[in-house]
Amino acid sequence: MTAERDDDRIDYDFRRLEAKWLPVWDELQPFDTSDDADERPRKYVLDMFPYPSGDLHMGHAEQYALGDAVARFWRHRGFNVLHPIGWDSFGLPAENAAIKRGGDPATWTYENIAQQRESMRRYAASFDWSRVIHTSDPEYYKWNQWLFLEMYKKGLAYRKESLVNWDPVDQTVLANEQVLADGTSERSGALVVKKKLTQWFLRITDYADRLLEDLDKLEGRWPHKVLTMQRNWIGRSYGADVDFVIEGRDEPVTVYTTRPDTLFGATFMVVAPDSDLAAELVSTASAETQARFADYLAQVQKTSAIDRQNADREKTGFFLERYGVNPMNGERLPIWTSDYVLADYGHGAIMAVPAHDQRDLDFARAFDLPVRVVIDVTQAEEPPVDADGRPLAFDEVDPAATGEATAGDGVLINSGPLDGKPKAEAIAAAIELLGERGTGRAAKNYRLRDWLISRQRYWGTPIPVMYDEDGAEVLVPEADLPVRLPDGEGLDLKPKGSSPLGAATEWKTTTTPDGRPAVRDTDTMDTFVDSSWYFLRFLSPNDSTQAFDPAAAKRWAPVDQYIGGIEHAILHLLYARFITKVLHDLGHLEFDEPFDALMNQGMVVLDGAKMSKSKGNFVKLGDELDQYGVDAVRTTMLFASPPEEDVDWADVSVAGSGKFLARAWRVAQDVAAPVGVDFADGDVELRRAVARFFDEVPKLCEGFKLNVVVAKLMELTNVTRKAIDSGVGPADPAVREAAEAIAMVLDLFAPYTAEDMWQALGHEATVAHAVWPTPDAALLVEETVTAIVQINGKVRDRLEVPPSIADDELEALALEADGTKRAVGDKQIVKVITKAPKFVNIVVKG
RNA sequence: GCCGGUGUGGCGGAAUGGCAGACGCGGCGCACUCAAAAUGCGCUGUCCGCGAGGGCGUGCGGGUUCGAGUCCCGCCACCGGCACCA
Repeated sequence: MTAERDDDRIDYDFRRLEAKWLPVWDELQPFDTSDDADERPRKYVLDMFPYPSGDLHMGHAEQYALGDAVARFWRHRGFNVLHPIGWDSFGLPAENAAIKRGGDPATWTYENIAQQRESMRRYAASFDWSRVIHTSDPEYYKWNQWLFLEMYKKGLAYRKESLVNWDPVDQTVLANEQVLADGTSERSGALVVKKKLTQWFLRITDYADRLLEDLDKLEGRWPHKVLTMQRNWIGRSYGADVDFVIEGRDEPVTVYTTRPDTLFGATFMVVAPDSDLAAELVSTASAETQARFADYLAQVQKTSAIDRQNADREKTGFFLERYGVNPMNGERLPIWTSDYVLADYGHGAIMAVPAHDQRDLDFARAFDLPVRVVIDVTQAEEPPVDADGRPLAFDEVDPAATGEATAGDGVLINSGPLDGKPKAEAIAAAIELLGERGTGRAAKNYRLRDWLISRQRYWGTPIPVMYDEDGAEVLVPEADLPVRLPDGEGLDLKPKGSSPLGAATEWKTTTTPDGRPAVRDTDTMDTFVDSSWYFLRFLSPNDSTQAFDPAAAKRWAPVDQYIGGIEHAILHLLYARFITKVLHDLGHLEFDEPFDALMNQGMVVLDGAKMSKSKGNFVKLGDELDQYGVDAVRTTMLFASPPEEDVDWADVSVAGSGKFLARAWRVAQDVAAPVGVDFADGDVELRRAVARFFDEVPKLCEGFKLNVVVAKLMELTNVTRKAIDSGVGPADPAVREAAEAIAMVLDLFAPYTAEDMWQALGHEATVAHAVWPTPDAALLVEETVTAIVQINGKVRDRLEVPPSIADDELEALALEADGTKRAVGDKQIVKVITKAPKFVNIVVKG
C-alpha cells in the first residue's frame, strides 16, 4: 500500500466492520427458514448444541466456525439451509454453581445462555434465531416426559433393583456410558462405586442388534473411529448358553460361553460373588465358608472399578462346596466363586476351561485346579512357532506348563464326538449336540447394558411417575404434562444421596388419576435424554401439541450434516440413534437413523496439551476476538489444519489471517470496473483462474478441506493483486469477477469482511445469499499445458504443449528436448510411455 | 491382548499412481521511511557445486509398476477406543 492511499482511504478495520454489519444482519435475519413454500432443495446442518457453562470458549469457536462454514457453503450452492441453535440447559454444573453461590440453577443457566447467545451473534454464526430451544424450558422437557410415557407403555422404560454406578462426588447414579475406562466419572472425575438401588432404565439392549448393524449404513459418512467405538461399546459376541445341572438344586444354572467347543475341557465353574446365585449356593455350605463368603462379598463391593478391571491382579476366590454337572460328559465340576466373573454379564456364572482361557488358567494355577487340553493348536492351519519360525511341539504349548492358555485355532482332542474337528466346526457341532440333548442353544451377548436414566439431582426433567400407597407405579396422564420442577429457590440442593426433590413435600405429594394419595418420583432424568431427540424439536420449536411436527420432520429430517466433538462418540450419539429408532418404531418417524453424516472437529489445544484454566495454558476467546476480530479468529481456526485435526493455538498466526483478510478487502476497494460489467471482456488468464477456483472450491468444501479452500482464496487474492498492480489494471472486468469470487467464498470464513467487500463492489447485502456461479467450461480448458519429461522416472525437462496434442507428437517433442538429450546421452532408449498431454517417461539402459 | 487411526521442511499443512513440500507461519534479504510500524517485493527441504547442474529426500525394510507420499506385505513409533465381558 502506498502512502497516498493511506491519506485518502479508510483502511481495513475489523472493529468498524463488526459494528457496521451486525445491526444490518439483525434487521435482515438472513438465515430464517420459516417459509415452508421455499422451493430450493433443503439441507439440515446441525451443530451439537452447547451446554451453557459460562461464556463461549475456544472449543466452541472451532466448532461453530466449522458448522457455520458448512451451513454457509450449502446456501451458496442454492440450498435452503436449516441451521438452528439451542441450549442443552439442564445439568449438574448449574446446580453445583447454585449450591456454591446460592440462588437458583435456573437463574445461573439463563444468564449464561444470554451471554452465549450474544457471543454467537457477534461470532456471526448463521443461525435461524427463530427456532431457539432450551431443554430446561417446561415446553421442552414436557416432551421428554411424553417420550418416557410412550416408552413405558411399550415396555421400554422399566424400574429394577440392580448394582449401579454411584458417583460419590456428584452424589448421583450414572449410566455405564458415563463411567470412563479407568472407573472414574466422566463428569466429576470421582472414582465410581457400585451401589444396589432401584432405578429407571431404558431398554437400549433390545435395540443392540439394530444399533450395531445399522452402523454399516453410516460407513463412509460417519468417521470410521466413531463407528469402531460404537461397535466396541455394543460388544456383541456369539456363543452358546449351556445348562449345567447343579447337585441339590432343582433348576439348572445356565452359563454363557463363546467357546462351546471346549466344553470337554471344563474343569470347574465360577459364579460372581455379588450375584444372587452365589448367595443361594453358599447357603448350604459350612458355617466357615459362609462367613468367608460374607467377608469376600464385602471386600468385592468395596473394590473400585479401577482395581477390579486390572487383569494383572492376583486371582482370589474359594470353593462354594457345591457341584455342577457337565452336560456334555456328565463330569462333576466344583463350583467356585471369584470376582473375575461379573454378575451383570451373561448369567453371572461361567464354565471354566483353563487350558484355553487365560483368566481361567490363572485361576486354576492359583488354586491348583486341573487343566485339560482339548484343542491341539499345533495342528492349526497356522501353528504357533518360536522366534526362529520353527513350529512348536505339542508339549511346548501345554498351558499347564507354560502358563499360557491356547485360545487360538486348532483341532479338537479329548472331546468325544468333537475329536478331529477344527475349532469353527467344533463350535457348530457342540451347539448342535447341546440342542439335541436340550441342554443348550446358540446365544449372543452384549457388552451394552440398559440405559440407567434416574438421577438423584434437581436440575433435570422430573420422571412422570407417581407411587400409590402400595408403592405401585402410576403414570402421570399425558394431559397433566408437564410435571414442572418446583422452584429451586429455597430448596436444599446439596447432594446428600437422595434427590433434592424429596424435600419438596408439597410438590411431591399428589394424587393418582383416580383420586388416591400418591407421591411423585423424586429423581430427574439423565440430561442425555434431553439431547437424544432435540434435533427434532428444532423442526417445530413452538408446537404445543406435539414433540415435533411429522410433516416438518418429513421436510427436513434426518440431519444431513451433524457437527460436533468426538467426546460424544458413544454417549450422545448412541442414545440419539436409539431414541430415533424407538420413535420410528412408535410410528412417529419414517427414518431410523438421526444423522446422515457426521463430522467431528478436533480440539483447540495449546502447546500440545488440552487447555485448562488450572494449568494456566488457557487462551480466552474473548481476548482473541477483541485483539484480532471475529473474522480472523474464524479464518485461523479453519485454515490451521483439516477440521478433524486438533489446532494448536501456539502454532497458528491469527495476525497472519488478519493480514490476509485486509489484503482481500483492499482488492475489493481497488476494483474500478463498474458493477454489472460483462466479464467476458475481461483478461482471459485471470478469468481462467476464477473459473478454476469455482471448479475446485465446491469439491473441497464437500470434502471438508476448508484449510485448502482458504489457501485457494489466498492464491486468488494474490493473483488479483498482481493483476491490479502490475497486470491488466484495476478497471479490467476480470478483476471485478475475481474480487466478487473472493467475497462470495470468503463469506464461509469471514462474513464481516466478505459483506463489506460485497458492498464495496456495489451489491446489496447480503453476500450470504449470493449463489456461486458455475464456471464456464471453456475457461477450464487450458491453452497450453506443461508436459513433464521424465527419464527413468526423474523429471528432466518440461514442454509447453497444446492440450490436444497427440501421444506420438508429444513423444517426438520429448525425444528432442534439451533435458532429454542431456540425460540420455549415449544410453539406449528401451521404452517410452506417453500420456498426452501431461507427461512422457523415457526408460533408458546403460 | 483385541480393534482403529496417524507418521511429509524449523512449524501448521498441500499433493485423482505422474513436477513432493501448494498456501501460510517463522526466518533471511530488499523497497518505502530520518527511524520504526504498517505495506509491498524476493529467497527459504537438504547435501555437493562459483555456476550450469547434480545427489539425497514423505517413520523403517521389502514388493508391484515405466513411475509410489499415494497400492501390497512385514516392522517401528505415537495417539485413540475396548479389555478379567467368559
